[in-house]
Amino acid sequence: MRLLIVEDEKGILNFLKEGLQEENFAVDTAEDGILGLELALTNDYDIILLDWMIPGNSGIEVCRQIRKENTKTPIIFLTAKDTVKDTVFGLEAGANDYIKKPFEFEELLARIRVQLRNNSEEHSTLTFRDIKLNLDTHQVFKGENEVTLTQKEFALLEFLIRNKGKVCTRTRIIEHVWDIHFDSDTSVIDVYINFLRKKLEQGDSINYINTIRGVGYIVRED
Amino acid sequence: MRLLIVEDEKGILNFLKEGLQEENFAVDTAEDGILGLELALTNDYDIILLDWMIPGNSGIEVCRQIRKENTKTPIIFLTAKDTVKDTVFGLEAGANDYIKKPFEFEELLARIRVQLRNNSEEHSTLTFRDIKLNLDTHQVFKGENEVTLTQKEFALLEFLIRNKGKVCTRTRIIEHVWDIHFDSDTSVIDVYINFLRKKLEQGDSINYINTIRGVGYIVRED
DNA sequence: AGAATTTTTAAGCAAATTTTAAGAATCCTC
DNA sequence: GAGGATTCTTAAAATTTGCTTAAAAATTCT
Repeated sequence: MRLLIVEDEKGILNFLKEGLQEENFAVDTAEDGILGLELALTNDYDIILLDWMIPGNSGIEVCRQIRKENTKTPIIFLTAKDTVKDTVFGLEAGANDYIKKPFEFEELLARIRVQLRNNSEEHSTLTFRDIKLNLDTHQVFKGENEVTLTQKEFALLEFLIRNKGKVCTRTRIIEHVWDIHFDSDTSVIDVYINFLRKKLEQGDSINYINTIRGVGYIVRED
Repeated sequence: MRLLIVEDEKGILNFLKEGLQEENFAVDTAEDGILGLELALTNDYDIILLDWMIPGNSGIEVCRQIRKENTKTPIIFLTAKDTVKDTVFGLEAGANDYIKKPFEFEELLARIRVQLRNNSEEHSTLTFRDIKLNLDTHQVFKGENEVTLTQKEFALLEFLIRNKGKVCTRTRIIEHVWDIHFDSDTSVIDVYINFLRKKLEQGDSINYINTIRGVGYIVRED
C-alpha cells in the first residue's frame, strides 16, 4: 500500500511517517503544496493524507487539482480547523474524509482502513461460512456445489456479505440493491430473502441469514 | 436519539422517517416552517434536519430562529440548491452541515453521525457493567451470554445506558424511546422496564436498573 | 412472436412484538 | 398502621412484521 503525506510541520510528518511505515505502508512525503501536487499527479498512491494549511498552495486547492486528474484515490484531510464551513468546503473539493488535529494515530489508521476497504477491488471473491461468491464470474458455491442465483439474488447476497457482521436495514438494502431512494412500501426484500434462503439452505436447515425484526437482516460468521 | 425532520415533500419525509427509525431514532416530523419551529423550540432534539424550501417560513429563517434560543442542537440543511453562496448563507444562519438533494440515505446517515460524534468505531458498542450493547449487530451480551432483545427493549436499554449515571425521567423516556409527546397515561414503560429486568437479571438478582420513585429510572456503574 | 426466466406485486397466514388493563405489591406520608 | 399514590407483575388483546405462495408484469432468450 502506497501512501502520500503532504504536511509542513516536521514533527507531525515524521510521527506519521514512522507510524505508517510500521504498519507496512510505503510512505512518500511532501512539505508543501507544490511538491505534494506533483507527487500526487505523477504517482499512483492508494491513499493521500493532506494537511489543510500548507505553504505553496492551500490544501483545498491541491485537493481540487488532484481531483481534476484523478477521482479515485481516497484523500483524507488533516485539519486544525474545525468550523463546519471548512469541512464542507473540503468535502466539496473532493476529499473523502477529514480528521481533526490533534488526533489519535489509531483513529487515523481506522479511517485509512475504511477508505482502502471502500476502494479496493482486489477481492474478486467474497466468502461467508461455506459460501463462496465470485464477483468476476458471478458464480456462487456452497462448498463444492454451485448454486445458481439470478442477478438480484446475487446482488442482495453480495450486499449482505459485504456487510457481514452488521445489520443491513431495509432502507439500506432497498437503496443499494434496488436503487430506490424514496418511500415505497414493497415487499420485494422479503421475497428475495426467501429465495436466497431456499437456494442456500438446500434442506440443510442451516440458518445463514438472520432476521432482526423491525430493522433488517444480518449474516454472521458463527 | 431524538430527531426532527422539517420537510414538505411527503415522499421524502416518509422515506427519511422510516429509514431513521430503523436506525433507532425517535423521529418527529413537520411539514411546514411554523410547526417545525414550534417543535424545535419546545422539544429537546439531538439533531434537526431542515429543508431549505418549505412553506410557512424559509428554512433559513427557521434556522435563525432556532439559533436564537438554542445554539447547541446540530442542524443539517437538506437543499436542492447547490450554489456555494447559498450554502455559506445557510451555514451563517447557524446550520452545522448541509446535504444536497438528491442524496443517498447512507450519506445523510454519515453526516448525522459526524454531528453526533458517533462516528468512530468505539462508539458502535455501549457497555454498562457486564452488559455489552453492539449497535452494529443489534446484539446484547451479558458477559459471554447473548441476550435477545426486541427493538423497543433495545432502544430503551440504549437510552438508559447512554444516560448512564443520570436519571431518565418518564417523560424523557416516553419522548425519546416511544416518540410520544402529549400527556398520556400509559404503563408501557413499567412493562418494558420489567421485560428488561427479567432478561438482564437472569436469576442473578443483580439490580441493573434502579427506580427513582416519582421521577424515573437510572442505571449506575456500581 | 412465443417461451422461459426473472422480477415485482399482492394477499393470507403465522408469529412475534407492543400495548392495554387490572390486581398485587411496595413505598411514603400523616 | 391506614390510606393514597406509585410501581410491579401478569395475562390477554391489539397490532405489526415477516414469511410464504401464487400470479401478474417485465425482461430475456430462442
